[in-house]
Amino acid sequence: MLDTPPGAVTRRFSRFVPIGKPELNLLGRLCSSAERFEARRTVISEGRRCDCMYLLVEGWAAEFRILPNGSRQVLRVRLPGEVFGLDCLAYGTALNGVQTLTECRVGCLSARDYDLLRLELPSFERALFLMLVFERAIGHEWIVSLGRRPAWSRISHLLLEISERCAISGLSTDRTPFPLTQQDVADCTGLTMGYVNRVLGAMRDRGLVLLGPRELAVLDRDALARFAGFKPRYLHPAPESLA
Amino acid sequence: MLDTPPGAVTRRFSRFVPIGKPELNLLGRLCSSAERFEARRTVISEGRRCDCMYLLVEGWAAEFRILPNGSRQVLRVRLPGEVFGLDCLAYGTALNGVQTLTECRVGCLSARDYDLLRLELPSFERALFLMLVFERAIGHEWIVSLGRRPAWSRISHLLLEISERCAISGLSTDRTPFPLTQQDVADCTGLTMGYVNRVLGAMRDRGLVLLGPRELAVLDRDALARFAGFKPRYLHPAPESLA
DNA sequence: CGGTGGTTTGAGCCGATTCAAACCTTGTGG
DNA sequence: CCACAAGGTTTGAATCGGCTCAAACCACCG
Repeated sequence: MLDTPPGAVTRRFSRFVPIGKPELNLLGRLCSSAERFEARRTVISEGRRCDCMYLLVEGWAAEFRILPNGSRQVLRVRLPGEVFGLDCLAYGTALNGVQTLTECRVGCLSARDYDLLRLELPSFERALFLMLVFERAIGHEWIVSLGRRPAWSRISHLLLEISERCAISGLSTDRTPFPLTQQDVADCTGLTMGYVNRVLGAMRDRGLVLLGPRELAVLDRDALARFAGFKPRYLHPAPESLA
Repeated sequence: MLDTPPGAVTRRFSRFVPIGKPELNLLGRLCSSAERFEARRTVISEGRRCDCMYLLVEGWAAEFRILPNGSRQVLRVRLPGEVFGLDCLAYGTALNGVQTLTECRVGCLSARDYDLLRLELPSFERALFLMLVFERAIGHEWIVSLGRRPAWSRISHLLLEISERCAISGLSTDRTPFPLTQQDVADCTGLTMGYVNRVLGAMRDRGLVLLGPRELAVLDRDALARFAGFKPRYLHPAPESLA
């Protein structure tokens, strides 16, 4: 009944706080109670009452918002080991939807339990706090992309970010698993699927990237980074700052 | 040497954690050591080494990024009582610049002191944590605006957000102080100053808003909210969720 | 009175959108 | 093994929202 948490989960948390017995226990509990979702299923639907936070034990997911006119904006892509739905705890209702991109396993922690936990195991909230700070930097980069970068740069930047984050969390580097469809990429970058397709095509022709089915190959990382103004620093904490 | 902190500061923190003697002391200390800045001065410059976090005791500020081509993207507008530069603690260097919009008073807390403090007074980090969660919701709204809303909606949304936040933090409702220039609005919304001007002109002609010098009057809040798809819920926590 | 910082306006242009249709692939069932 | 969905990708032509750049304008301040 009590698994050891999968590598992705412990790896992620241990980037932020030291992981001892009690932390391992907690993560194990969260993981062993995880529910399974198929790909492209709704985990949280926007606006619904909800008072849990969630741990993505395995698989990829996307947080997004749907506008009245039907268009969709992805807010962030979630990789294994990440946490989501913190806003549910704070608002009591989900401000944005969450959808699986691949098959997933998702653990959940009720507001009640969370409140007990954070007193008993402060390092848990500390980890979440630091995650928030780092994820905010990613959010900033998205804002910059959406506000001030042309289509080419937006797309390059997204691909590089995801590829780098995969590398960090232990998934392979040059051939990254990539469950996003071109429509998803469009919804991340604030573009149209049609246009994304054209740009992606042009990038392929120039030997920059190759976006195969469920797989991404970054062929010329430097050129791409130049287009995008991509500097991976924001994905890497200064080790000394995490006391 | 030890002031009582100004209303804006305590009001803001007390939205998130109960404020007792020790908290009041801390905030007072932060405020009394505050440095004064004139309007339109750089407080933090992007990329510079930095290991403090800051408290905006008084005045307005903006966080932003500058791109290689010289264009600027504002990441968020800061009101009195808010905290910034948390990323400096985590990265050891500033990922984005911060600039005053009005005359300001800014208190600062070194990484050293912060680390001592958070063990001694956990409610402080708890408050920051909750602030992060709520500010993230604002960030999401910006992403949605930049990615999927047309110019009219972006501008309406920004104005309503700021007006509402002012109301919350105790500044008046229908005539909001508004130190942003049209260039600033453009840099928030990912548009051009010229275009912002046109839209603002059209809005004025239709009796929706009036953007005077350093002052904003929202004349037809409902119509504006309809354009923007503005739902202020995201600015208001569910009270029961903040135990 | 001239400066300075901010606003307004115009004409031409371009990046990205729209919408629809065709085209692949991959898995499913007959 | 073929046929047919179903989901995703590719393509085209017409259109438009928002950009560019430059110049004029305005109000406040010293």
